[in-house]
Amino acid sequence: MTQGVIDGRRARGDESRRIVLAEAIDIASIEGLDGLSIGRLAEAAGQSKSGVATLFGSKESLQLATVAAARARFTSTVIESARAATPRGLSRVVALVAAWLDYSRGRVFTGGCFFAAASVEFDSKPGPVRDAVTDALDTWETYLAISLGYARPEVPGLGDPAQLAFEITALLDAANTRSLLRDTDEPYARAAAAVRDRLRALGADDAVLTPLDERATP
Amino acid sequence: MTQGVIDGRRARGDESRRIVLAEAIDIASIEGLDGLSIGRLAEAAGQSKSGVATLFGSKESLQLATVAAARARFTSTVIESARAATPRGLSRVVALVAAWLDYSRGRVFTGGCFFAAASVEFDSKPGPVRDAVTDALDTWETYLAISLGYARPEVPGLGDPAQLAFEITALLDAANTRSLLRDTDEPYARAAAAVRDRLRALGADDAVLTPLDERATP
DNA sequence: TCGATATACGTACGATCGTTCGTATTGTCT
DNA sequence: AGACAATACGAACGATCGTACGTATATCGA
Repeated sequence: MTQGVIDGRRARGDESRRIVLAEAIDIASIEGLDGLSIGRLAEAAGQSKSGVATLFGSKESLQLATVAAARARFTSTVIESARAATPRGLSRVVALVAAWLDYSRGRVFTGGCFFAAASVEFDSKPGPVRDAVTDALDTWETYLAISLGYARPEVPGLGDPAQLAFEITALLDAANTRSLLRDTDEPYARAAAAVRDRLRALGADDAVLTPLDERATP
Repeated sequence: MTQGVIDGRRARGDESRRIVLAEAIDIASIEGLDGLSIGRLAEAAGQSKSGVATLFGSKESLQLATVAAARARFTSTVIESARAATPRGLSRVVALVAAWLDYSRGRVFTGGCFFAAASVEFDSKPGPVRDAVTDALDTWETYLAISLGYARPEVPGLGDPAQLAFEITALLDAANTRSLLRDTDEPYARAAAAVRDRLRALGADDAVLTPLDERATP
């Protein structure tokens, strides 16, 4: 998880980093990766400020480690759980969208989707942090597009999977932000309905879309 | 524009505020409304730090004035220009979407759409600033929904205008962020194509959709 | 066993933050 | 004309920022 930050670690340090990063991703999902300060993070993790600084070397390294930790949590929460529960094809696409909606609505990160926040914060700030965030988003969107490709036999009207993946992630991100802004679950229902209707219009079988039906009318 | 910040101002102070806010909205679109510091803003505007502080009273008041200034620029750039150029109906909806895409791609704010950045930055930070940002977004999304309602005769398949407005703004915001992240115009073409195809599927006339066609294949 | 390495801490550095105070200047209202 | 309010500035406040240094402790490899 923190591999590559400095190099081979002792077990004690890895455990400390794990504890600190668990706090860091929640703070950063609210305050942003720049708003995440070493002093405040140390206080939240019950360690000294200089101790946290030593563990990560620099603020940028801390930010990169935080992105990596958030990525691991996202991958296991959304991607791996959907992949484990469904075979390739439309059902997995539906499971991915449903898992993402649950991940955001369930506030797996206190401040909503970590990457929705980080990508907007760093989209105009070139550097290693932006690259790491972009890479994580690319991986997610590409995985969704590939999963859509596998679903092609069940979605006869499917054109470019990358185009549809763009549209779906756009709807998911919008649901996340609007839900946080207005403190309501309604945007999740709108996003679920939009994805469901879109897939249905492309010829998908209604029965496979039921997980989205449930989330479209909560 | 800065009305309500403190109260009745002299002409000289209003001019100073105007100059400072012109810098503030560009800085905030990159660094965020929290990353916008009074000292740096004063330097960019060629004034003293204490002078800027006096003009706005507090950082939060400065943030609120910055939101108001950005809102005015957005309204004149997107809403008023589309409203002036088109009558009620589908053509105005198309003009609004096209104007928004041009507004984002043309970097009317240096760091891309100001409100896309501010809404994500403050979606987990309750307070007057979040309320001001939410109010601006509500106004925009409501105006788009109402405009869609006027277009109903030309879009026979139209269901809930608010639902379609949610989907369209989701696509626009996604195009903005992804374009900034990857430094490419491709996301604008994806968003334009998505809106065009969506309206076409609902029965809109192809001829009215040509402004989106142009932006879908740049 | 012994040197090397990685934690952790306290402390301190210069820089910048938002804010306040005093003061001079300018403009407006009675 | 005179009282008042709004600019604009320099200076300074305490607080916090990221970082660096010294030091003690614990762990690992040679």
